[in-house]
Amino acid sequence: MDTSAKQAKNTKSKSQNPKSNGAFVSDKREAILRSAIKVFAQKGYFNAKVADIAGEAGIADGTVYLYFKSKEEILHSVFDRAMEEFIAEGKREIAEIEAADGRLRRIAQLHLERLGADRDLAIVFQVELRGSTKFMEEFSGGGFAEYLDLIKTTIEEGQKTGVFRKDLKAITAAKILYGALDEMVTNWILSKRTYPLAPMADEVLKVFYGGVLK
Amino acid sequence: MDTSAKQAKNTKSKSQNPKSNGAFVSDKREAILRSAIKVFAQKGYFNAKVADIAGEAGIADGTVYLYFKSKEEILHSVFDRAMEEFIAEGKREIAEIEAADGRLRRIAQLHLERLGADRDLAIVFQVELRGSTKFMEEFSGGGFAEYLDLIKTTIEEGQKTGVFRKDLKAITAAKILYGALDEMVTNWILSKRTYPLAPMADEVLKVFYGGVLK
Amino acid sequence: MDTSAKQAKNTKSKSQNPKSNGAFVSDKREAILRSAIKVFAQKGYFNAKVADIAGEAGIADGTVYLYFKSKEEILHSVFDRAMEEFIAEGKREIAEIEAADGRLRRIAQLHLERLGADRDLAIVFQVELRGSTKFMEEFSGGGFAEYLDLIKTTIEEGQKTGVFRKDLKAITAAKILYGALDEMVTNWILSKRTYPLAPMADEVLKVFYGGVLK
Amino acid sequence: MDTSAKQAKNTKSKSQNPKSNGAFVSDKREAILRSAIKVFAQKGYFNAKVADIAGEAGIADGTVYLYFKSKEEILHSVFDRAMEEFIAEGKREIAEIEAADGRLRRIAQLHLERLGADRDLAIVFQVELRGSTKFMEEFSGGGFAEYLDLIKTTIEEGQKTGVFRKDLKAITAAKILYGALDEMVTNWILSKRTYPLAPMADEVLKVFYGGVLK
DNA sequence: AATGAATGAGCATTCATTCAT
DNA sequence: TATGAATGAATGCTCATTCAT
Repeated sequence: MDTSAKQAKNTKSKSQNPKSNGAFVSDKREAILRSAIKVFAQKGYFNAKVADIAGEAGIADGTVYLYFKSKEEILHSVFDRAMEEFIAEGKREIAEIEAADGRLRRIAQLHLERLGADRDLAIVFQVELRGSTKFMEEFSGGGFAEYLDLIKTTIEEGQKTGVFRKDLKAITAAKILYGALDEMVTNWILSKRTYPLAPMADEVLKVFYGGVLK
Repeated sequence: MDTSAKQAKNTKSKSQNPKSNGAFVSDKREAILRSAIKVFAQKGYFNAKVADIAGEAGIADGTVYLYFKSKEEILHSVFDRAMEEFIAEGKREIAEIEAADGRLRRIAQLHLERLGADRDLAIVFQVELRGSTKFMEEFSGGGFAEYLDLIKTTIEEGQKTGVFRKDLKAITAAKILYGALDEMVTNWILSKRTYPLAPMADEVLKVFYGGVLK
Repeated sequence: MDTSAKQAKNTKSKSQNPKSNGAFVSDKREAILRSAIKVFAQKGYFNAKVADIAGEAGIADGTVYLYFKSKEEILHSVFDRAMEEFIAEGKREIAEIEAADGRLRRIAQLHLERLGADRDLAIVFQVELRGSTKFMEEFSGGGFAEYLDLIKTTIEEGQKTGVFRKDLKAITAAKILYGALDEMVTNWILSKRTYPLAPMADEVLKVFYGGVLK
Repeated sequence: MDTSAKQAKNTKSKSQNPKSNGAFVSDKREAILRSAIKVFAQKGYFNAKVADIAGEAGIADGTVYLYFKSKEEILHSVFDRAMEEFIAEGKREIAEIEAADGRLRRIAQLHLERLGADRDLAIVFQVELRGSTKFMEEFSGGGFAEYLDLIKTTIEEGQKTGVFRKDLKAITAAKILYGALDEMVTNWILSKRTYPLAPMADEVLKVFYGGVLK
């Protein structure tokens, strides 16, 4: 929804209705972002050359800089856009669910469905975004904190309505759930065997909800 | 405990050190590793210069290459050494504990105690080691798999002895526990406030053992 | 006197300008040249971007190339146009003066009046035009040589009519006068204090005519 | 006389007496400076590549940065070193001369002798150092001002002792002389014919001292 | 073993110029 | 004529690694 000024100009002079033929908002910007995800996933952020991204997107090197200020900004944009959709979809979906445990289940499922559907994006999220402490810190204070908060709030609601135990710190429980899901993704990425990621959500919840003790 | 520059000078007149031949590796190799952890933690692997590491260790740039083949090998060594100790200590400690749930608790505690005691090492583990898919893959096949297996085996034992539910896949439960602990460490690293990490182990186990449902 | 941006807008509805066909060159060409002088003066030729010039002139980047073949050609045109006027005005003015010493005085005055009236142009002349040996050489063979010749010829006339000493090489004397005037301009440009440049002509001539010896 | 820290270290580890075999202070630094003068003279500062300088000096590109922080610093160093020697030699020489007019003559001769002996250096001085307003300003405030002051002071002395007219502003006269000499150098550089530059000093002084009027 | 000067491959970014509209 | 998005060649500088001493 947020489009840069440059991009806005672009679409203006191209087509009065930019969305007339499908869901596009700026061919090039979009293409660069997609290429970047692919290249970052393959080579890692530091080993990826801007020329690789441009090449993958089928444009000239310099064109990248008409849409992004720097290589780093591309990485940020990849994250920002994905995180934004991620959270928006999460909120939208859980709004339709009544019970807190059902909501949490949906969040977990969405988490794995989403990343399971785009392996490259998942790699960038799991691996590359952690490649620098600096980025992690910004990450931590940005969309990530919001996401963790969504989980925490849902747990608190469950504690109020009595579905969840009240002797647990909601924030810690939220981190545990997030960490567990995150680990599922990481393992899935690194696994040689390809298996569907989404079903792991129920496995995780079985433990998270019921515990491992008999 | 901090030896860096002074230690380097000492080794110049090396034969004074009674442990210089055999059992003891090399003061300098150790110093380089320690410096690397510090520098990698501060700047990140890719932004860290070999000269930074050498400088921190109080030796000449070229000397680094007498002990390590490349910058990458330093990172590997950091991991290998830490992981080795990590696992060895884990096995040693749990050998003395009878019940599986107690064992698992000890593992979790050790995990957080260890990383909580060396913030720089924790940063390198949580952040830098994930900076490249390639490394993660090697990681996954190496010490990490062994560590995860230690957890898995312990859970399986618990399932045999009846402490843990049998309707859970041990490997999945192991990943969940690992992921939860891992997330505690990551949050601790990124947190502005400094709080003790080790106590979080019990928080995690409270959920992992009992679940969040009422 | 400053037209730049506004003028450019005017030309959009071009046919309103009665002089648009024929005798008058082009508003836009003029605007570009003026903008170039300003930008070259501010940033220097090499650091000036064609986009800067276009922006200053209120036109699109590409439009510049409808009037000039290259960035270098703009610099040449700046020089050519100014030098042409410079010499033409010089010749016109001295034609009305009888005595050689009076003529030379007028040339010197015009030199400083002209550059003193347009600081940006002066900067381009003093500083930028010398930024490349290649340009200097072309410069030397072009308008500059003609200008120097104007001075030399005037001196020779003075030697014939007996106002000037005959034991001096006219060309050398011409260079000396030119160099002295040139230095006045350079100093004026670099000076923090702003003082009128033109009056320096008489100062220079006092020395040039009478010498410094008592 | 002023050598950088790096250079100092260099010579220390190489030879206890760096001047033992001739007048060298740091082979490499010196070689780079010499190459830079040559390359700047040929191509101009902006068109000169650091690789050109390195190639000309017979060293690797990166080595340049062991002795200079940047390409710009090389240009500054070229100027600083030359100007320093220039002024020092000027002061030394005139100290031995009694009369102000004799002193001034020696300064003028030295000016042209020096630049006439090193055409490349002369080109850099006349052409490249003026390539940027910014540099000119620094130049103006640095060695150049000192040089101009040397001339001015000498003229003032001449006015006190009665050799020079007192109705002239010394600073203006100084600029005139400098400008005249400067122009001789510029013309000499641009001239196709190669003639000795130094003798022009007397030509200039003939006019500067006696004036052109009969 | 230790040094640190020297190497040179590698790369993000800029910007003059082009060209489809 | 005018536009400005797209191009892609060009380059200063960094830094892991080597090697003569």
